[in-house]
Amino acid sequence: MTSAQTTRKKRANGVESRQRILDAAVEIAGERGYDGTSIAAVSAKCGLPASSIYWHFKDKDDLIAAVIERSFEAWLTAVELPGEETGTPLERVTVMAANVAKSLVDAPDFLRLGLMLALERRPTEPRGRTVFLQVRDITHRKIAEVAAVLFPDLDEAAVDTLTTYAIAGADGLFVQREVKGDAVDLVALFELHARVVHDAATRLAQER
Amino acid sequence: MTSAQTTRKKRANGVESRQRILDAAVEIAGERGYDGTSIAAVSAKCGLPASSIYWHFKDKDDLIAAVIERSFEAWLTAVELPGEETGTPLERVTVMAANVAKSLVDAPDFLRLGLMLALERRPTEPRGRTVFLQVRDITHRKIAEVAAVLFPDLDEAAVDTLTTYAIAGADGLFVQREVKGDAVDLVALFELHARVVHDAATRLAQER
Amino acid sequence: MTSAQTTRKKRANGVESRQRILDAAVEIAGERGYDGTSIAAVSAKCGLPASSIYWHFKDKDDLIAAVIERSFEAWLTAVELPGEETGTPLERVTVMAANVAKSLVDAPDFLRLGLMLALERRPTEPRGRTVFLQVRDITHRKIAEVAAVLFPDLDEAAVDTLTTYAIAGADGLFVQREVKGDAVDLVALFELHARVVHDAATRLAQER
Amino acid sequence: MTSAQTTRKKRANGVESRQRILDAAVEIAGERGYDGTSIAAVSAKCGLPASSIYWHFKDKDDLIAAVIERSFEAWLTAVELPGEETGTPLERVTVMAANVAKSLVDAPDFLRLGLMLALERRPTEPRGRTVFLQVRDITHRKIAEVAAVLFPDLDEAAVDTLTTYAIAGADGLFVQREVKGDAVDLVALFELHARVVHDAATRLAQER
DNA sequence: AATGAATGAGGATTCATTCAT
DNA sequence: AATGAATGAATCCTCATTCAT
Repeated sequence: MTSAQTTRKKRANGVESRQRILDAAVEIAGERGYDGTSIAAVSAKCGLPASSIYWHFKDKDDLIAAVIERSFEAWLTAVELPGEETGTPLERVTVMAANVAKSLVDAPDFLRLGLMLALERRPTEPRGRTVFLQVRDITHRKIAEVAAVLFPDLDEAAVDTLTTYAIAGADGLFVQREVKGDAVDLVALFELHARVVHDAATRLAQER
Repeated sequence: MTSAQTTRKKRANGVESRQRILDAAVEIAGERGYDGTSIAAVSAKCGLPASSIYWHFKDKDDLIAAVIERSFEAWLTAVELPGEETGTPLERVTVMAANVAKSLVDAPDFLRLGLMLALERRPTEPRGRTVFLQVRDITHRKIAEVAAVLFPDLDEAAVDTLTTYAIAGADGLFVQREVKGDAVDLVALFELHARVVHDAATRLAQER
Repeated sequence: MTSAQTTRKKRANGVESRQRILDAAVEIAGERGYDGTSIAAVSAKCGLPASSIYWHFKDKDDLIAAVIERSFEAWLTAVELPGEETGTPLERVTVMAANVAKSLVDAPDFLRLGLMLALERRPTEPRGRTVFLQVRDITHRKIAEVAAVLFPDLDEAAVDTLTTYAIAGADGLFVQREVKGDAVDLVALFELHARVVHDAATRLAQER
Repeated sequence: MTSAQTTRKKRANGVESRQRILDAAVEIAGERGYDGTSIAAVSAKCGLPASSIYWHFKDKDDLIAAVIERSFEAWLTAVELPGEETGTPLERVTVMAANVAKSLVDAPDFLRLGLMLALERRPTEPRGRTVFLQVRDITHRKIAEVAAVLFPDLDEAAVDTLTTYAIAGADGLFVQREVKGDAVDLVALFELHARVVHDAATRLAQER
């Protein structure tokens, strides 16, 4: 009973509150975008008063940015990219694609919100958008590195084009699945995408 | 040209007012999405008071839906799909892709707004979203018809998969261009997409 | 065919339009009161555009006043007050009460709207309220005249008090019926009211 | 009385603010009814911004309902119904009537607003109306209990009829006073009403 | 670490009314 | 006799944010 304060759950637990807020915010922002996410709605969903949200986050912009950051990390975890692979390039590309497909089915909030933010064009850009584009750029570079290893005959420009195309396909297929729901077999489509990108890489290498 | 026409001005011209409102609305909604589009902003941009907008459109939902309808038609016109084609399937696919790419560069509002609406998941779906998904479905079917002609060896399911993949690539590449701006050569990437889709069709045909 | 314009129903028939507007307005105003009655709602219910309402009526105030006038006349007709009656005072009072009760069940709009207007206390009094209070005052006087005949022993002040009380009872019973619906047998209650008022008159006469 | 109390002022005093809002709202709603009561007017009268009103009340409906609740309680207090009575039934009925009359002169807002709400017939009934009808029903039952004691010869139906008639008279006389102002001696009329109701009770008892 | 209360700006929409035709 | 279009003021209500406690 001496350490009552410590034991007495619920009172003053900053970390947990922050998580509750973020949990509510991902859900809402992932469904309605930046403008559609009101602090009041987040407050209602997480049970904490609006003013408490402002204790944890500077402003709405800050909250959404944190949402993007956290959901990106959650997504990264879900992708479970295996260290160094073995096998033919096609095999490796296919495995990677399957992993990504699965991660997008399991944790779609990150990309859904990210794409909504990315498409918007407002005078003062939300920090969440900047963050999304940054992690996306990093992802682009990582993929390009792998591509450069898998297809050593491609020059830098070709690798970049290929990466851009690969990501575009992923985004587009994700949208299809978001729109059409479970009717779309995202894993199968990503497998097709992998094969097709692989062939394109091979062709581009030969053309050079 | 009579003095009457000169004198009235400003009083009662329903059709033109409707156009002015829609012009303003596409621009704003195409940049900021559903929630980001305020009636006040549309009013400011088109010069008519907010209450006049409500004479022409039942509510915001109705306005956005009309925006989608009109911008879809504008985009359709911009695609200028050529009547009877000649040439190999690859050539034909490539020409079509180039046309679409150009139309998306020239009239990006339709797809940008459409994708924003499509990604949202709100309890009461905006009618604009429904409309977008409908015209998109129609587009899907039209493309599938052409694909069935170009690649007669494909069964219905394969044609559908191919079409889905083709549209996904278009969406994804469009997003890339929206995000990275003129640095992305959309026409070139669509040319690559055309070839990739063509090869995918060929392989899908062989697998059967 | 020469008198085509005259025969060709529907085009330009001022009287009928006016009636249509009033029909719609009684219904709405009788249900929602002055503030609750919007020109748009009346327009929607009668099928004529709002601007047409302003062709027939100067403004909303004018419309509501006209509603009161017309519904008062309709009510007057419904009361079918018989010329000169025979019978004992009690019999005559009872018959009159029954007639009023029936008329209020059949045409409640007049009194419902009238009472709503009467209870309101706004800085600039609606003309409809003035009109209602006027016709009510006239009614009061007419009843007082009859009362003076039926109960000749009452002095003027007593007749006035009795009339006030009689009307108050009518209003109050009407409210009860409006609130509780058909569960309230208005005719029976008015019969009780008649008898009770009759006895009160008798007593007042004796006290003098 | 500490300096703290002096210094804060204005910041955070929920209970008092709520009262101020209600004070303003009774006054306005009691004069203009539901539709005639604008949040802006209440805000102007109580000094708090409109948005603050929404911190204390969910919406206008909620505010008006609270107004009814509070003004009913205020009225109940004003009636000062005396505990144990002595005297003949007539004496007791007369005393009660006088009390009610005085309370209605002193605190007319409750009944004025209540009757306005009661007379309205809108598709979605305001909660305030429901509340008014409820407290009114409770009042009805309380009066019926007293009536059953005062006039033990009456059966249940007769007591109900008598109560309905008593309340109707009160309502109607109140309307008369509202319409004609101080010219109407409400206390005197309620005295008459008391005698009339008493006699009616006697007659109803004999008829059985 | 948290929150009850407050607030000005802005949200969508409806209002009564006008006017050129 | 009637109406399509327009309009400024007002409607209810939500917004993001602040601040004293």
